[in-house]
Amino acid sequence: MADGSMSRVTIFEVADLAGVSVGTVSKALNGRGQLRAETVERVRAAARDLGFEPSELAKSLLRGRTFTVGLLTSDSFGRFSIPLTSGIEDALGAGQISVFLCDARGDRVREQHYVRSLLSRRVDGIIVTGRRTDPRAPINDERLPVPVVYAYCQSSSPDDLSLLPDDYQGGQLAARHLLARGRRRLAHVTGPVRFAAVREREQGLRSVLDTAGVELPASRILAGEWTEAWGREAAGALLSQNPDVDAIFCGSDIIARGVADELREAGIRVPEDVALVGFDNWEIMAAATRPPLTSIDMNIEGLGKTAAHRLLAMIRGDALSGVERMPCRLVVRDSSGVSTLRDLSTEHDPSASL
Amino acid sequence: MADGSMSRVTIFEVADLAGVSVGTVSKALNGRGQLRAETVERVRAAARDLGFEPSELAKSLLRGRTFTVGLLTSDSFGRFSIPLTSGIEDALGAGQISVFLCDARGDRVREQHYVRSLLSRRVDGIIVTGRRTDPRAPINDERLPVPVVYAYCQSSSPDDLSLLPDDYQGGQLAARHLLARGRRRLAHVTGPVRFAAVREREQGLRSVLDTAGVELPASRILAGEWTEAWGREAAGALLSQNPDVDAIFCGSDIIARGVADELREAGIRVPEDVALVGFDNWEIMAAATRPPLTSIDMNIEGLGKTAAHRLLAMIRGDALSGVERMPCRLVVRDSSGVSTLRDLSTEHDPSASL
DNA sequence: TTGTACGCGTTATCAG
DNA sequence: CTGATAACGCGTACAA
Repeated sequence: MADGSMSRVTIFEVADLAGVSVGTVSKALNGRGQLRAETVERVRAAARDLGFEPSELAKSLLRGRTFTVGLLTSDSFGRFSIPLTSGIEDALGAGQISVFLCDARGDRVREQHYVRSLLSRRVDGIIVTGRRTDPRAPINDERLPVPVVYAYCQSSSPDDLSLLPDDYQGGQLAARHLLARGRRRLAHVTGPVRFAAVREREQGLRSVLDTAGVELPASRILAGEWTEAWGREAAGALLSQNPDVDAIFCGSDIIARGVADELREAGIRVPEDVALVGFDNWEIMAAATRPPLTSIDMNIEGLGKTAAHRLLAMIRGDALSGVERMPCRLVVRDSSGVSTLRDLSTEHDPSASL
Repeated sequence: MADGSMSRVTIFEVADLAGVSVGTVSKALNGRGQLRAETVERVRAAARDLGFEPSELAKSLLRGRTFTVGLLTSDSFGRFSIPLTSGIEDALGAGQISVFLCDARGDRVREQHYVRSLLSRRVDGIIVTGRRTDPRAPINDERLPVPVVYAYCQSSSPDDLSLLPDDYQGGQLAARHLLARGRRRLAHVTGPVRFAAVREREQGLRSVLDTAGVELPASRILAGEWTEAWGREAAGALLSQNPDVDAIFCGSDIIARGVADELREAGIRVPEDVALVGFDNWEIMAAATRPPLTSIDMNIEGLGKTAAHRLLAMIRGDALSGVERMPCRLVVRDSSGVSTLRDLSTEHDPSASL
């Protein structure tokens, strides 16, 4: 008998049909108060027949909370936005919280517009995401009435909470893995040094090599673009200037793909002659590389989930701030060869001896 | 003097500070009624100082419209979701409409849950997106109280409105382009035939070749996976069984990438010996292919924009239904060589002579 | 020109 | 056990 033509059915109509008052309907449907079982059943039947769906709008107005949050993608949608958004939406959706999507496309004005819009919709909190980890100006000049979390981007204000992958530790993972594979003459082909991630990954790499007493001359660090073409170019340069290199850690899987292609076409075997490790663990890219690429995974979906949980904690009243780094993990495929030593790469303690 | 600590400023507090009544505040801020200029200014100043932001919740409750829509990604987030979502969000955000993001991850139960959630939030409409164009069951058993548009997916109900790329026309574009380049011995390497898109692209290709009197034996149609590995395998098979092929139209850029790699490694020159056209125009993939890949662009962002506009029309009362196909366009790069004939590929008329 | 009161849909409180 | 009523924040007729 469900009409369905309009969900504009109100609690009054349910009350009428059930022959009770609105208060009774509310109690019956929400299990509050003491009601006769027969009454509850009658109300439920009426609600079902009418296709009654309580208005979250009215509830929100009353309770002062909307159970909605804003997702402000400040820097347009990139590849990382997919797992990040998935993680956030997953963690929030399970908790019955709806997500408002806002893409500011890197425009400050648009961003401010969205912040005001979200506040006017009375969101309980805001998650800001980006596609780089470098510090950025906060979305608010003054204190906002709701908590904010920065995910995969960093607010330049230390009062804000920012969640980032641990690029330093990711670089360490790669370094330990390659050392454990018996490699000693490493090279690093990476992206533009203006990226904080580029600098931190290199530092992580270097820290492990230093501890192990393995040298890494500056001539074996090549910084360029985030492209396959750069990977090919850098690999070519390495082959001619540092032909004794036995392992290459790349700043991204895209770069690694270019490196792999160049090596293969130059007759260098991967991983026999040169072991290869990428960064990002971009499945479609890592799997298509020949041979399949060992890579560092930033677990971005997990980072999104954590961001959601942190925001919920702040909504509950917790005062969180500062930068929180989420550990990367190593995903081993064929490009880094078989183990020649015990592989310590999964240990997180930077002081772990080799 | 903006406190900013709480946006919970109501119209009453503004009225108090300005020394007027709430009705006057409303009129002053919305420009309704006849108010003394001095009063308007005083109210505006009070609102500004208090950081007053009218509650959309209260407004929505009153006016019966929320200016929100639900974006139901039924089939999880894929690569196509990025431009699609961008287009939708762009077209809607400009119209001051907020978007609720819901990812059902291909789960029917979760999808139903989200539909109910969206209705309880009183969205004005729903856009359903997917990652394949094959017909799917509608999200509703009975009539919904709000309009629904299916974007990059098709509802199996003819009463619903579905927006799809014109894969048939896309196949025609590729065929005309290759013919215009002087190629006559074409091959087609594509994805699984269970995809409607695969069948339609092939039919488009075939229709143009038939019209031109160019043969396309079944042995030159190879259907497999959406992977580079399949592209390489298929290219290898083509080289041994149909070595005289002078052009390959691929069902996706990924496949085309595999084909290009295999050809190059076999010493076949692209485009001199074999011209190559992909599908999807996935920038990062097309640009990294050697040589850069000519491809068919489905203009998914435009499709998203159109979906948003259609939904708005339906919200305004228009009754739309059926399947609407959006034209693809050709993006020429190096892999298809230079023109040898006048290039008619951009013409949309299927009956255009060669 | 400005103030008052009602209604939007729901829940909670208190009276019956 | 159930019903009436206030309250949430806003816009808008209508009254002053």
